[in-house]
Amino acid sequence: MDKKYEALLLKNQLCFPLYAVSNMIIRKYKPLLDELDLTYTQYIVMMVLWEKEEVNEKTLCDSLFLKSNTITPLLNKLKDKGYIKKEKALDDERNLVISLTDSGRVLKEKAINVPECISKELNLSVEEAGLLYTILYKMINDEKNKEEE
Amino acid sequence: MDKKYEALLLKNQLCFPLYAVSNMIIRKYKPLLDELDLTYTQYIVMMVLWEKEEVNEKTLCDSLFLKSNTITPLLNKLKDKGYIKKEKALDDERNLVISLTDSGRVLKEKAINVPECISKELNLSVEEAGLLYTILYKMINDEKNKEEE
DNA sequence: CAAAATTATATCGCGTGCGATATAATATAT
DNA sequence: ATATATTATATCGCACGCGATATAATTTTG
Repeated sequence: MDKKYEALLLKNQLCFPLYAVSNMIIRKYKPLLDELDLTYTQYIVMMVLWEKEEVNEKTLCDSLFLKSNTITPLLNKLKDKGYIKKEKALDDERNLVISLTDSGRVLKEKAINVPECISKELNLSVEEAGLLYTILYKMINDEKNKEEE
Repeated sequence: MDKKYEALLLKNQLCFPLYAVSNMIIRKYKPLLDELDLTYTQYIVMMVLWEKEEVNEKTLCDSLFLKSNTITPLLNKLKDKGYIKKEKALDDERNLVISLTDSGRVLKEKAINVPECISKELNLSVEEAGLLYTILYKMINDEKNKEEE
C-alpha cells in the first residue's frame, strides 16, 4: 500500500470508530427504551425535561446540538404520547415552552435503571470512562466556541 | 436534585457526548464530501474499496458494523453514480462482489486531503487522539466478541 | 412609525440506520 | 434425493439528522 494513501485507511480514522460506537450504543439502548416507548433521541429530550421540568425549544436544541428540523417533529411525537406539553411563551410568542406532563414524570421513575444497565454493558474502567468523557467534552466545547465566533 | 436521579442527568452520561460528537464530525465532513458527491456513509464504503479494490457485501457490512438494510440501497446509489460495480460471485451466487470502477479510483485521488482537513479541525493532541482511538476500539472489539458468543 | 432585519419554530426532501420480513441460493439432514 | 435449515441480499416502514426554505413574532433601523 502506497504511503500516500495511508490516511485514507479506515483503521487510521478517528471518526469512523466514533460513528461506529455511537451507532452501537444506540442499539444497546433500544430494548431498554422500547419499554418506555422512547427512541434514543426522544430519551435525551426527556432527560433534559426530567432535569429542568420545563425548557424552551431553542434551549433544548442548543443542549442537544440538534436543529429545529429534528426536534420539532420529535416533540410532536412526545406530545402525542402524552409525555410533554407545548405552550407559547406569554412574553414572546415565538418561544415554545416544553414541559413535563404527569405521565412524563412517571416515566422518569421507569427510566431510573437505564443508565446503570448501559454502563454495565459498556465494560469500561472508571479511568477509561473518565478519559473518554473528558476528551469528548473537549471536542464539544471546542465546537461551541467556534460557533460563537 | 435528588441523588436517586443523578445518573439520569445528561451531563453524567457517556453516550450522549459520543452521539453528539459523532453527529458533529459528520457535519464537519459534509462540505468536503459534497465535492466528491458522497455522504459520510458512502465515503466509508468507498474507503473500504479504496483499500481492497473489491469486497463482498457481507464483509462490507461486518467492517462497517451496518446491516444490509442500510448498505444495499447505499450501494445502489454508489452504482448509479458510477463509482462501483456489483456482480454476483461465480462460486456462490448469494454473494455480491462490489468493486471499484475507474471513476471510483479517480475519486480516491480527490479524497486524499480529506483526512488531514478533518484532523486539523478536530484540534486534538496526539495523546488525546491516541487515547480516544484506543478506548473506542476497545469498545468495538468488546462488542464484536459478544456477538461471536 | 413603517420597512428591514433578526429570531424561533415549522415544513420539505433526501439519505441513512435499523427491526422485521421476504426471497433466492446453498448447505445439511434424514 | 428431497425436505429443512442456513446464509446473503433485498425490501418495507419508521424515526431521525440535516440543508434549504417558509412563516410568524419581535427587534432594529432609518
